Order: sequence, then C-alpha cells, then structure tokens
Amino acid sequence: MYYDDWMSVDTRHHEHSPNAQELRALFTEHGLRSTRQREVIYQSLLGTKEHPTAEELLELVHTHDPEVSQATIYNSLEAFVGCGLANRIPSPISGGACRYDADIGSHVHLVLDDGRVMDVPMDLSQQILNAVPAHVLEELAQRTGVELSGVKVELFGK
Amino acid sequence: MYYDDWMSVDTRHHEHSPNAQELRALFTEHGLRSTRQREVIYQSLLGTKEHPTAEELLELVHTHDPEVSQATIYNSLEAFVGCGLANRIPSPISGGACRYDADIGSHVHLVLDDGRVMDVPMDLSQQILNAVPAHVLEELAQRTGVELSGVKVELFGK
DNA sequence: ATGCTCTTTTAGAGTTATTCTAAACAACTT
DNA sequence: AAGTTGTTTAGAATAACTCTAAAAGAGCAT
Repeated sequence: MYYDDWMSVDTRHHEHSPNAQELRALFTEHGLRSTRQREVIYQSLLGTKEHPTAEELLELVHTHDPEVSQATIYNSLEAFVGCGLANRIPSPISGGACRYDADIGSHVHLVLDDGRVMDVPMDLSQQILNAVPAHVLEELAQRTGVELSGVKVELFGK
Repeated sequence: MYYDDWMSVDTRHHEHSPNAQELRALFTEHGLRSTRQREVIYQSLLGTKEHPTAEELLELVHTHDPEVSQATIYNSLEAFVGCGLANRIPSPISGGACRYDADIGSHVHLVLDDGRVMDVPMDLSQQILNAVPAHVLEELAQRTGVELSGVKVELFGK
C-alpha cells in the first residue's frame, strides 16, 4: 500500500488536502470512479504549487506509487479537466508540454519565458479578474451569438 | 514569379497589405532578412482572419508559391514571433497545433471549444484591456521581482 | 462474499506537431 | 564578383501525446 501512508503537506492557503473519504466523495460528485491511481495523482497535483507537466507529475506520483503509468497520468488529467477538477495550462512554447493545476478557484497565472507558471497571489488575482467589465462581455455575447464560458488572464514576465 | 502577382485582399479594418517595398522595410526594421518565402508567408498570414495553424498556413502559401516547405513556415513563424511581427496562440486542446496571428495590435481572442480562435472586435478588446488595473500589475512586479512584459486576455465560448 | 458488467489501467505501438541536420541557396558586405 | 553569413530544403529525428487490446478493478445486484 504505497498511496495510503502519506501526510498531507499543505501548500495552499485556502485548501486542505482531502482525506481518502473526502476524495472518493469528490470524485463521485464529479462523476468519476475512484481508483487508487486517481487518488494518488490528484493528491500529488494538489500537493504542489509547481503546475507540473504530465511528465513531472508522473515523477511526483512515482514517489508514492512507482507502478502508475504515464498513460494513466494522461487519462486521469483528461478526466479531471473534463469534470472541472483541474485546469490545463497550455505552454507558451511551441510544442511545449501542457501544465496542470488542481487549484480550481479562478486565479491569474504569471507565465515565465522558460514555460514555468506561477500563481498570482489571490488578492491581486481577484482585483484583476473583478476588473473585467461584465457589460462588455454581455455585449460581446450578443454581438457574436457565442455563449461565453470563461475568462482567462495571463501575465508574462521575466 | 508566383509571389509577385497577387492583389491585396483587405481583411482588416485598420491595416492595409503592405507592398513589396514596405514589406522589405518592415522586415529589416525588425532585424530580419527579406526573402521571397518570408514575404509570401507574412502576406498570407496578414491576409486571413482565420488564425491558421502552421499546416493551414502552408496551404495558403502554396496557392501562391507551391515550392515553400513546411520547415520554412515553422522557421519564419518563429522569426516573426521572435521579433514581434506575429503572435503565437497556443492551442487549448492538449497536443493541438499552435495558431498564428499577424495582427499585432493588442486585442482579445475568443477561443472556441474546437480550437478555433476569433478576434474580439477592437472596441470591446480595448475596453477589456484598458480595464486591467495598472497599479495591481506594478504591485505584482514589486512583490515577485518579476519584470512584466505582457498581458493576455482570452475568452472561452460556445 | 460472488458473479456480472462496465470502466480503468497498462505496456507498447502509433500519431501529430514540431525541431534538427546537413547540404544547397540566397542576401548583404567588400 | 567573391566571401560571409543567414535561410531554405527534404527528410530524419524528437517530444508530447493518443490509441489498442488485454488484464485488472470498481460498483452493482444478487
């Protein structure tokens, strides 16, 4: 039993690592089956601020369960993104690997030249996101007939 | 002479297709050598609103000069992006191809589920971009020590 | 618990977007 | 024109996924 014996290292201010019970609930709420692999993967993603690539995430996961395969990382991330449990952050580098984030609360990313992604602190993120004028979005939806489903703000630096 | 004989189909409100002279000037201003291939590629990119992928752009280019190779498309796009003559728009789809845009004036993109990218009309784009609070960006730069070089806003829809 | 069904996992093969390589070619410099 | 450097090319190579088919596991109904 690799995946059972870890302590939750809290790297987020506003979230605590869910225990096994809570995780299973979280998954079924989102229409996902609960598997050993998904639990480790999700915990690993929650437990880092690094916005890892699928490959980096595999390494993390392997410190807890070395049997998990790369394909499962991709499958699980796809499932998480699909049901809203994680976000995919496409690379600004041509052909670069996507990065993933289990922090679902909407926040702004700061993307560095080398492809790494940092979180903009919550207070600043919110100021930026709140500043997006809602009436402009409505106007756009009306003009184009497209139903808007999200807004993403990215800052570039370094 | 394939590339010389085309009429500029104006697809932008605010830009006209440059003639050969202007193009050469534009390239050298940006530190690029002026080559036959780059001219066709840049004109093709300017002449469409479709934010094509490298592959789609090759097809466009081939209607004017079928000798241009795919590698040259990639090389040229890299050069254009590097010197600020074009923007790269990473795909929201995992593993999907990047899209490119020769319209450099900062504007907001509306990204559809299927990966296609539309421009948000200038007036709305500007309202959205102007609403980003400058003092928040300054604060962020100070807190993190990262020098900010750009802001990107993307809307998702459909 | 046991069987049944449907989903997930896995290793490895396959695909796609992009980059590399090395030789031919074309632009600016003198 | 000759030389130097940057660019283009086809094709090989790589990286980041995605697919396949078989084995394992989850969840439900006995």
